Amino acid sequence: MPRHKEEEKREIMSETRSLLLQAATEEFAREGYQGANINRISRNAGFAKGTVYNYFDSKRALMLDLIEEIASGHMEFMSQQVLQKDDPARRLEQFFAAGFAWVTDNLSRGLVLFTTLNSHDMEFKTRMYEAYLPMFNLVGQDILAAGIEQGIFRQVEPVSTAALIMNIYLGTGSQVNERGEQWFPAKQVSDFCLQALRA
Amino acid sequence: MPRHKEEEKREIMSETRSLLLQAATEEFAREGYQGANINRISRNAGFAKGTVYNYFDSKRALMLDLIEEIASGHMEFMSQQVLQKDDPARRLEQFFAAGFAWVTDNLSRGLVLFTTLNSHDMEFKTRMYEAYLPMFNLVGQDILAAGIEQGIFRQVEPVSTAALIMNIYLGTGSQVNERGEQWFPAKQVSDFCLQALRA
Amino acid sequence: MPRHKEEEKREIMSETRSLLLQAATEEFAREGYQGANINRISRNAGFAKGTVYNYFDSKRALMLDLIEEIASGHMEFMSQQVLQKDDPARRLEQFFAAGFAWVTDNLSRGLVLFTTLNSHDMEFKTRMYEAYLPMFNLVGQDILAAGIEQGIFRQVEPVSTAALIMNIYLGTGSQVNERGEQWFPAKQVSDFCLQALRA
Amino acid sequence: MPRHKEEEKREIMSETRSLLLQAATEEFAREGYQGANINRISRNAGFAKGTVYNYFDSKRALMLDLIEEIASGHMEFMSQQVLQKDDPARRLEQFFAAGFAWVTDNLSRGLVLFTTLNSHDMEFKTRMYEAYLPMFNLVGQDILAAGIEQGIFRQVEPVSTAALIMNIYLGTGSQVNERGEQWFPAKQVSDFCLQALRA
DNA sequence: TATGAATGAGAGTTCATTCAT
DNA sequence: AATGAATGAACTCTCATTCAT
Repeated sequence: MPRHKEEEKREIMSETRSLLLQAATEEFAREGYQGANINRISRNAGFAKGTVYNYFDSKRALMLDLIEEIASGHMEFMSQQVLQKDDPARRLEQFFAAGFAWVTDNLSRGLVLFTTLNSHDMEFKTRMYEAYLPMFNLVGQDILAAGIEQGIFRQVEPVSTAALIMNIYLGTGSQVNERGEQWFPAKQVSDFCLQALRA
Repeated sequence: MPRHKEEEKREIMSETRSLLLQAATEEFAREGYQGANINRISRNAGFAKGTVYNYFDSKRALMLDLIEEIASGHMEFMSQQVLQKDDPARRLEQFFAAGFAWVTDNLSRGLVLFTTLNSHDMEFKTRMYEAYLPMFNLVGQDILAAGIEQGIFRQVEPVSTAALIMNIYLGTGSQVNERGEQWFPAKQVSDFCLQALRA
Repeated sequence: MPRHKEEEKREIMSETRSLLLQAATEEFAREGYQGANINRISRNAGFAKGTVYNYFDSKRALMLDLIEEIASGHMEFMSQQVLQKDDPARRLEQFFAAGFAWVTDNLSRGLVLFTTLNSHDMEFKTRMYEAYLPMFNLVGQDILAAGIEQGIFRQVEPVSTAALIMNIYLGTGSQVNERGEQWFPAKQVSDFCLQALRA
Repeated sequence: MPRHKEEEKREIMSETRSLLLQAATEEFAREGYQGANINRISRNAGFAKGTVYNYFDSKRALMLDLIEEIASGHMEFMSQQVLQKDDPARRLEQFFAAGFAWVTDNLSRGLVLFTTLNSHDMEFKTRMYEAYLPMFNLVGQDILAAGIEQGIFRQVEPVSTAALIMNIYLGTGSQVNERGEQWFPAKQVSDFCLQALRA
């Protein structure tokens, strides 16, 4: 039962830890992992230099925890938004709309996500991909397979097509300026995909 | 005749520079810009520590030169491949086929390209985008506009659609393992786009 | 009461800084600014390599702080010594006597002073000259003008003569061996100047 | 007989060597010994990087040769100028007039002289002092002793007073801006000394 | 004699991490 | 739990010097 362990984690998730993760998000987003300065994170969170090390074993451990936190928040939001709709086509539109909105509303988290997926650090990439596995199911099952079954989408291979759509989301959603404005409208991208999938 | 000797020297000069750029490509691909070690580049190219600085003013200048070299080589190859075909649909297929093949054959160059486009360094990003501007024309004019005119593609807006297709190429093409094997078959991606564009 | 603890900390901070400045004085005196080795300063002060950078932004900033520290100490000592006397002639004697004694007692500081005034670094020179401006007033007003008014000295132009006397002090005072022994006796120099000034 | 050796030197003193010394003078004047760049000297002299090493064993040897060249030229000029006059007082005036003029006309040489005398490098200082020994005789014998004997000057100790006057020359003569304009007029300084020496 | 590519020791500086308080 | 002084490995960059041509 992982339940027990998770509760322990929640308890440890003190406000200090939360402030540190917040500051870390902004630092990693602005400077990248290698360029990030641990002492600056601590000070920007309102604490002294050494405080990060009371909560995280190392810079690397802090990054790994941050990856989990970002991915789980993103995942939860996306499932909740997508499953509000019943029609698979609407779900796909909602997938892009919610996905783009999340980036705009979570700009620093988004930057950490996108650059981690393009980083050279296999441990970070792997951790991020693992955390996003449920989203493959969301797209593959709850959108694509459902749409194919209902005859709305043509007979595409759900798994690899889900990967392609995820990839298109991550690629287009990352094109965002420092004020959170997207370069691609969500509608343009979802329409493109809907055209490609229409029966 | 000093002409002979001078040319020989120029060639040796060029060869050293070329070896350094080659080593730099691999280093930047493996470690990223920040993680790259200038002395290691020099040694991996077969020279002593300081030799890079006989050819490049700084780590940053080396990276900027490398960006130009990668982009121009990639651009040239892509134009040449795409324009071999006459039919716009075949050109789009060729665009992805050649693009994916280039990544496989230029693995380190590809990694530098993809991570630069996702980096936090505006100077690098800008330089890379500028170098890739001709590719927007290639996709927008020689593929999309041509296809629309011939009634093969539906009436999409060529500029933003070109950007979207470029984005899809860069997103999918970057999914490649360390042996150069693509996660997405080029055909799957070009078919997806052709479906989305069909009249 | 955190007051107590904070003051202790401040003191420790000050002591480290003071030790670093002390070591820097000796290093700059022995090697000159360019030849000085920042890591050696740190180690000679009893700390590890990087510790200087906890207290000074750069080698240059350290030098600038040192210039201020040396000049202000020297200035304070000279004013206090010279103004102990009332007679302008005695003040001039005291000026050289105290000035030479300060060099002997502050050998490294003196070397930094003299070589900075002869360096090629305009920022250092300017900073040093600015810090020594009050000494021009001391010589020009409290010694020369006072002596002319009292009829002890002939009618020389006080400003340029003050500059000349300052210059003679800096030139002769810098002739000192590594044990602090002056090549010129202070008395010889002050007598020379008194002869030149006598009415 | 050193005559033989000197002739050899003259022969070796090719135009290339002379051009290198000229460029070295300007480089050492502008940057100081430590800041000087050997390759820049070579290029500014119109040669390639390594050429200095065909004429001088090392940077240090180049500096030592330059010291000799500067001092001998300066010495020769000063003797010739001073001994044009017969009256000791006129000789002292001429000493400062010619000395200041030499600095103005040999700005870079002057800067090298002054900074070498204030450097931390005992080998350089010693070499410079040795080269200037004849000037002590010039001042001590041909000016001071002559003047004392003729009753023009009071009975000062010639050796240490010569040192003092030399020191005053070096101190005041070094106060010169980058266009060669002196901060002290030669007449002011020689008048000050003449007042101090008058019987 | 002149060249200039190559060398590699050494310097200033950064910063993740430790630990005594 | 929080602090921040201290550490020292690691990195970029400089440049005196060598040497094959």
